[in-house]
Amino acid sequence: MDASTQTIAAALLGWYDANARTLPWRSPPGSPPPDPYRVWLSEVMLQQTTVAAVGPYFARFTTRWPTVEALAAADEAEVMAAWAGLGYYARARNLIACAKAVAARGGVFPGTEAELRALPGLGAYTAAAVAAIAFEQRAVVVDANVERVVARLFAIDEPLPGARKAIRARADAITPQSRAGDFAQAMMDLGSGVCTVRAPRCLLCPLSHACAGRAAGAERFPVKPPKVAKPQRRGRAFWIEQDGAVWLVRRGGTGMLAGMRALPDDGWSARGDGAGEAPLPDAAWANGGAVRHGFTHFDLDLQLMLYSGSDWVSFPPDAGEWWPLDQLETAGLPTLFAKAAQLAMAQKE
DNA sequence: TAGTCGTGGTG
DNA sequence: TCACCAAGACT
Repeated sequence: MDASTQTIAAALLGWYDANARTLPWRSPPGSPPPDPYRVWLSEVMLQQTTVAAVGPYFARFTTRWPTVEALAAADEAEVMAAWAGLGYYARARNLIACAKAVAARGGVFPGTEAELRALPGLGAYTAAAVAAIAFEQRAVVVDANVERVVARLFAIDEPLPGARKAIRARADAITPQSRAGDFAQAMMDLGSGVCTVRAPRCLLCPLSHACAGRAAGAERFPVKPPKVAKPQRRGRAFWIEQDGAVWLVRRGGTGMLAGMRALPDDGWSARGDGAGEAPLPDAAWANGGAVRHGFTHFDLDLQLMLYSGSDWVSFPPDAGEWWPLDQLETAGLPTLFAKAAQLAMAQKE
């Protein structure tokens, strides 16, 4: 490590000692690391998710399941329901699988990056983050914050994702031998509060003296590829109510909203042309309005259909459950269907 | 490698 | 209002 990279790490750690955010899953700078379970849980929740959104979920999960063994022993449907609203539900499925794998080895997380990387739901970033933060290993932690800070610090002109190799090499070069966990968290705090995507606060930055990108306008780094327009899809969802309860299904597979409770629908997630089939083709459906919802790679216009018949005691055609309307918030509906349910309930008055 | 996979905050 | 995007993983 040459003098300039040492200077960067020292300047950043000094800044972190004075400016670290206090977060429920974090230990103060320089203090013993937190419980690996809490580090792992927070890191998974924080994947592509803001600190503000994670807060209440982290509190509920750690209160309800204080250890990885408690989580491993939990009812899977309850875990999925507790994750409802946080998004990227494959994370919750992998969370359960990972908890079971760790419980099977005595409830002890492995302490090396390579072993962590082999667990379900831990990719390159999360394995490095847990190794560094919970086990004080030297690991090169690269998330979107680090990518942005490093791309600016070294004025990397190559567009993403091609620039990732160079960014990683640079991140490796400035990662210190000790306090790698604090260094990683410092980079993320810096990216979150100072070296922000838009309107970076270079005047407050402890690395501005070493930043090659600042002169050219830090905001133009990292260079990103042109974005593609999101397609518009249409679909229908079906509200079937009886005796103060609504019929809910559980979505299967590994695709969209898999494992989550939901309203029956016409298969919009597979074919978004709005021509899918209703669960009761001959029934009298009434128009219940529309819900618009944006997903990562398409926008959905979901038509809500209200069943107005009374001869559907023989329903349902497939597995599901009657869920009491006065406990609907405990069903763990993902946001799309929570919106649809709210729309249906609003029409009952 | 490029597509899939949620949601809510922000400027 | 709306485009952008966050402590990415998986296939």
